[in-house]
Formats: sequence, C-alpha cells, structure tokens
Amino acid sequence: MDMRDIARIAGVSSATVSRVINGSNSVNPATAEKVRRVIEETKFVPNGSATTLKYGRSSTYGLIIPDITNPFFPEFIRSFEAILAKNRQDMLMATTDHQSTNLQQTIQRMMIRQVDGIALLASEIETEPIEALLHNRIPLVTMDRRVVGPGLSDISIHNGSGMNAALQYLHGLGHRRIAYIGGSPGLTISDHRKRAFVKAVQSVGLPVEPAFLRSGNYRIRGGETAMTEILDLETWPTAILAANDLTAIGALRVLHNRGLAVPKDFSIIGFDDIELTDIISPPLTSVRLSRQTLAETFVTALASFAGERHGMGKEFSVKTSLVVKGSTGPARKKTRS
Amino acid sequence: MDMRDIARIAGVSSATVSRVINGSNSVNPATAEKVRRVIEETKFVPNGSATTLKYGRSSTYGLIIPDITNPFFPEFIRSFEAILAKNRQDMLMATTDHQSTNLQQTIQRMMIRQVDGIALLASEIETEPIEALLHNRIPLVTMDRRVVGPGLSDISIHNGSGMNAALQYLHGLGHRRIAYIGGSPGLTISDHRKRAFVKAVQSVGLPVEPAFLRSGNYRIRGGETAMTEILDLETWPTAILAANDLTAIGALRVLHNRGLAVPKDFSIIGFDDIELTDIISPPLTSVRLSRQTLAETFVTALASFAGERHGMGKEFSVKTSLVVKGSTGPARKKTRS
DNA sequence: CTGAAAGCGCTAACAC
DNA sequence: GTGTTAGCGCTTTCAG
Repeated sequence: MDMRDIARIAGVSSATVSRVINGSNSVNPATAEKVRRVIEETKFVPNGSATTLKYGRSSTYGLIIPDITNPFFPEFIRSFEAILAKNRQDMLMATTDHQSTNLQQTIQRMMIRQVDGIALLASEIETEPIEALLHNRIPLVTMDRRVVGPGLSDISIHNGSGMNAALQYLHGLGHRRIAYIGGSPGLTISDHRKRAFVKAVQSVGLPVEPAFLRSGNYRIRGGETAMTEILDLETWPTAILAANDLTAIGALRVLHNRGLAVPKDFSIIGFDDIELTDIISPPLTSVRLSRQTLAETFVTALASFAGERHGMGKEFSVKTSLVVKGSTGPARKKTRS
Repeated sequence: MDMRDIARIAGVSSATVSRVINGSNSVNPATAEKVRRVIEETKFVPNGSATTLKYGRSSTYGLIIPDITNPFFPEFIRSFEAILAKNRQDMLMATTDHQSTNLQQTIQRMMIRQVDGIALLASEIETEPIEALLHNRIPLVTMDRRVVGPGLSDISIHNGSGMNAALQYLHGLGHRRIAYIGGSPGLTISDHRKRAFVKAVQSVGLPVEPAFLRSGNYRIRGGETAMTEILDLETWPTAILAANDLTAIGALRVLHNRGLAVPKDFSIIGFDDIELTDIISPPLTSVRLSRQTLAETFVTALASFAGERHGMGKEFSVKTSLVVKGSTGPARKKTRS
C-alpha cells in the first residue's frame, strides 16, 4: 500500500496525495477531503524511509547516555523525548555503559539511520567516533566538554551558581570543614565540578583541605567508599558535598550504619536533585540541575543545526541552584562526633 | 558520498561495494580489501534509509513504556537495548506517560519509521491503534494482556510462582492477616496480580479479608495512601504485599513516620525487585521479575515474526520468584502494634 | 490546481 | 567474480 494506491482509489495522482499528507495549501479542499477519507479508510501510513532517502533528513535524533540506571538520565530522557515528540521527531536511544567500543558502534549505527543529530551525554568520549560524525556532517551536541566547532556544540553546566550558593549556605550555618566527594576521576565533567567546589570554598574564605577532596564514581557504592575513608581521618569535616545525588546517598548510608545522625552530626548536600532525594530520609539537600531545562537546551542546540548542518557550533550553558531540604543544618561543635 | 563514489574511487561497480559491505563471500579478496580501504579512508557510512526502502525492513524496533521514572523500566530498557545492539538493531523509544493520545501518535510515528515490530509495555491500551498496527502488518508484543492473534504475541507474567512462594514464606513466619496493595485499578496487569494474590492466600488456607485488598497506582504516593488507610482499620494486618516495589516503599515510609518498625511490627514484600530495594533500609523483600529475562523474551517474541510478519502470535511467559531480604520477619503477636 | 517524471542510495536478479 | 539495471516510495520541479 503506497501513495499511488491511495491516488488510484481517490482518482488523483500520487503527487496530490503527497501534497495532502504534507498539508500543502494548493490543493482543492474537496479533493483533499476525498484523499483524506481514503487514507482514513485504508489506514494508510506513509513510508518514512522513502522520505528520508529523498530529503536526506530523518527527523530522528540520537541520544546517547552512559548509564540509564542513574535516575538522572530517565528524568532527562522523558523531557527530551517529550520535546521531540511535540515536534514530530523521534529518538534513537542508546546506552554506552561506560564502554567506548559501544560508543563507537552506537554512533556508527546512528549514522546509518541518518539521524539529524546526536545528543551525547556520555563522558568518556574519544575523538575518533566524533571525527567520523563531523566528517559525515552529523551535528553533535555534548555536555560539559567545553569544545565547539563546525557541527559541534556543547552545553556547559554552570556548576558555580549552585555550588557557591551551597557553600554560602553551609558557611552561614557555621560549617568550616567541608569535604567533597567527586565523580569518576579523569572525566572533564568531574574536573569542572570539582574545580567549581574548590573555587566556592575559597570564595567564602575557607582553606581547601586536600584530604577532604575525595573521588567517587557517580554511584552509591562510590559514595560509600569515599565516606568510609573520610571517617578514617583524624579530623572530620562537618559537611559533605557530593558530585551527584547517588554519591551523597552512599555517604548517607555509611553515616546511618555508623549511627551518625544527619544533619545533626553531618550535613550532606547532593548534586542534581533527582526525585529520589525526596523519598529518602532525611530528604537530601541538593544542587539542582533541571533535566527539563537541560533537555530543552539540547534540543535547541540540535535544532540550530537544522538549516546548516555544518554551521559553527555554540557554547550553551545551564544554571544550577541550591534546593534546601532536610539533610543540612548547623555545624556540630566537636572535631569528631 | 554514496556507494557509487566509493565504487569509482576503488575502480569497481557499486554492486561490488554493496557486496563488500554486506560481507558477500563471492568477492575477490583483493578487490574486497581495496574497497574496504577506500571506505575506511573516506569514512563512508551507507545510507540506511535506502536499504530500508529497498528491503521493507528497518532493523529497528519500537519500545513503548508508560513511565520511565519507575526504575523498573530503565532496567528493562538497558537489557532490551543491549540485546538489540548485539543484533545490530536499533531501538526507537517512547513514553506514554499514561496518556492514550500519546500512544496513538507514538504508534503512528513508529509505523512511519517502518519499525519491524513494537514492544508495548504500557497497560492502558486501546484497540484502535492496535488495529492500525496489525492492519499494516507491524508485529506487536504486549505484556500481560493475554490476547494473541496474527502478528500479535503476548508475554504473560507468571505472578503465581513468586506470589505463592511469598505467601508460604509469610505463613511459615506465623502471619495470618496479610494485606495487599494493588496497582492502578482497571489495568489487566493489576487484575492478574491481584488475582494471583487472592489465590495464593487461599492456597495457604487463609481467608481473604476484603478490607485488606487495597489499590495503589504503582507509585510511592499510592503506597502511602493505601498504607494510611490500612492503619485506620480496627484490626491491622501483620504483613503487606505490594503490587510493585515503589508501592511497598510508600507503605514503608508511612510506617517509618508513624514510628512502626519493619519487620518487627509489619513485614513488607514488594514486587519486581528493582535495584532500589537494596539501598533502602531495611532492604526490601520482593518478588523478583527479571528485567533481563523479560527483555530477552520480548526480543524473542518480536524476532519470531521476522520471517512472517503476520504469522500467528504466541503466548510467552516469564516466571517470578521470591527474594528474601530484610523487610520480613516473624509475625507480631498483638492485633495492633 | 493537478499530473508526469526524475531521482534520492541501495540491493538483487541477471548477464557476462 | 563483477557489472548493469530496475525499482523500493516519496517529493518536487516543471508543464499544463
């Protein structure tokens, strides 16, 4: 069943059917109505691959994320997909699970499918697959990589805004020893976030204690390990800031198990403000990174290549902000609990 | 850049290029090598829409889920996508957010993209979009709908296996008053699960107390509401079984807030055994429904239509099993706590 | 306002 | 072992 069949039944040409389907206004309303009725009756659905072949555009975008079990990503995906759906665009989704071979193949598959662009939230990015993309004029938008170029935009997370607010808030509560549990070492996004923390600490006039700068892996387990190490220190911090909420939750679990109270003994602040932060106890104070805003920015960035796929990319930015909940309070007085 | 360009550079015809790319063995190895080198040098990627147009098959499957923020689904998606990727197939994903207009449009879009089949995990399914699918010979695999037909398979969740184990286990711990917090009323999947509970209760020789059969909505909030209602009853149950883990977590939260202890005052059992059950306290005993197995079954079911898209569908089945963790223990003695 | 026809890039007969 | 070619279904000039 194709447009010619519809045309035959409706007694018109396939060109007219095409015009009706695409809402051309240069079709006689009566003719259009007749065609529409035939489409309805036959439940005809046009073949998108023909359109894609003809046009060179698929109205499909690729989305690549590192780890769908981190709740940040589902919340992002939902927004991203909703925006695309509104524009009658589709999403080809893939997970790298932190493996670069997967990334390579995934990008290849997406290129074959003629995606109109790729949103890449993964962090472990090698240059080779990216070059293949840009060479084939597939726009790419990355996160917090701080590199732009022809067909390549980036969305930087403005960690500073939320991080500064968090440190001012903690400082105001009397906290003077504040530790940080970062993300996976080596990823640019981890570096940026850590640097923002260090700057924020300095901006409230506190020293940066190297022993208080730990690394995690953006997962609960990493937060647990780092928190355990922190509790082995001679002098404890009074507050902990984590590179994401899962890390903070891991820290929280260790404190719970040791019989330490939050926020009485320790204040904890997460990052991202995922929904999970509201259902744990106490609800986690967190630096919010809006998934909705981030998704909108990604779509905007991708769409800006619609006219000229190889046009010069831009640096976009998304703000963060502090959301105070139950895991933070006045600093305890004692060096240890 | 297309196959003819590659052909020209390599000094062969486009048919040969096609053969090389598709691994035909009737190509002179030296020629093949030459072609491969040109492909490498030019970073050539074939245009999949042409192949799809030619073949009528896209190697792409649609996945439709109701709510990506329920952690069950990301875990499922990860497995589903990994299996497809291994077969060099792609996934077009969409969320309905429980809205049937979304479902209608989503299915339409997927049909346009020439998907080779759709995995539909949403529950609020109307017949109209399904008819359009089957009319256009797009295979459909549903979950726990218990309806099959030409081009239509179903995967039923064998709730009984896990549910019976759960009840025998609770009964063995001395529980005699066991409540159930179901899913959203009206969905077939909710009905099946509730019925499995009732049967399991009867099979251990206990009466079914109507006041102990409540409804939720598969979310934390629904579990909270239902648990609150249960605590308003004259006589309390000693154990609660929930239709999914989020519901159980909601119940747990209410008990926590009321100062009631789990498992001392109440035993709680969830359903699905999502990863979240291990990070809450106490870890939630749950009836496990393996996402990996479910995903494998979906792919198998879809693949079985590969030869004949309109062949007769089958009823598949996935088992459930009890996973005992920390939220269950001996029944308390008192009627109320 | 409508139709005829070329061509998007690939594959699979079929011919050599 | 390799090339030629028709055609998948759609859109879009160009004619009328």
